[in-house]
Amino acid sequence: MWTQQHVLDWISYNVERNKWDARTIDLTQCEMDGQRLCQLSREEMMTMFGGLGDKLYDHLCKLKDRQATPSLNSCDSSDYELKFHLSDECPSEWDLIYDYIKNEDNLQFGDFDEMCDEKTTYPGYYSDPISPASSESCGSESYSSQAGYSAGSDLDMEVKISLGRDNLPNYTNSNGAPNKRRRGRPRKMNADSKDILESKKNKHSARGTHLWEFIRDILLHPDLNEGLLKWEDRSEGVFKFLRSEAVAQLWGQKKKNSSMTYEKLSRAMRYYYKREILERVDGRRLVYKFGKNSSGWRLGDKGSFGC
DNA sequence: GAACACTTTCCTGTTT
DNA sequence: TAAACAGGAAAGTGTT
Repeated sequence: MWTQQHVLDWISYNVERNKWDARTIDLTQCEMDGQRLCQLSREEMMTMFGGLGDKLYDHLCKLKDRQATPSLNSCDSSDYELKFHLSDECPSEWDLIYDYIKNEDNLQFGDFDEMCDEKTTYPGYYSDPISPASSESCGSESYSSQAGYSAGSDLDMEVKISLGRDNLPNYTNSNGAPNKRRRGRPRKMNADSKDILESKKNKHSARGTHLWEFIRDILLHPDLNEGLLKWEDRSEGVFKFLRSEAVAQLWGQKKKNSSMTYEKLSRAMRYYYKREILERVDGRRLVYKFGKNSSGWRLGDKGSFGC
């Protein structure tokens, strides 16, 4: 289920990790998805990536082996296991998986189950929250043990969040009468409900995930962009929201915030003007432009790959 | 624990 | 009139 970008990022990680000279790699060889990656033999990888291919293959084997069931320990026989876990159990957790894989020291793959458990409070942002099929997107009809998961996802998140909100303190004045709601962001949950989630946070919390990057990534990945946003002028970085509320919900899913709206998202976008991450596009509704402090959206930009 | 960055939430007023 | 824009104010959250 890895996209080309996922594979690129993984290769990039290995380039950095092995202090490999990225200039020796032919980028066109990197253009493959996860399925193709998993089909490559050691020899093929070495042909494609030279000495790094050996390391890439070892690392991939490591990932596969740690994922495999005890009865499937060999690299070759665990091919199915890798595909299975990534495609059926955690289709929407790519950012978590990424962080996890990149932080190789954390690669205790028993934790993969825990990672997947987080789905109950963290529906993925790669699924379409609007699509009727999205609630089933994680399911696999041939996998019986996924029933517990499919019963969770969005529904569980709603329950937990509403519990937290029901327990919010009521603001009252000295007479005990309810005050007008306080300005600013209210507390999301009280201590108790926070404790419930505490154990699931921190370790896999999203790092460096900013709104403008989220928007950029949707624009750059047509497979994720189901009519949500479109480029108005790619070379200038001008883009338009086509389904503003859907994008906001997707952002909300990523931030585990089911109450995200376009109004709030757009406020965050407006803060980017000052930092010149975005530029104003006057007179055009739902149209924004990437500014000089944004990156990774320009044609020819290879993002973090650096080669 | 403080400082900070980056949102998130609410609000009022304006523009399209 | 509704939707979107603009920006102030204040608070939440994660990182350093």
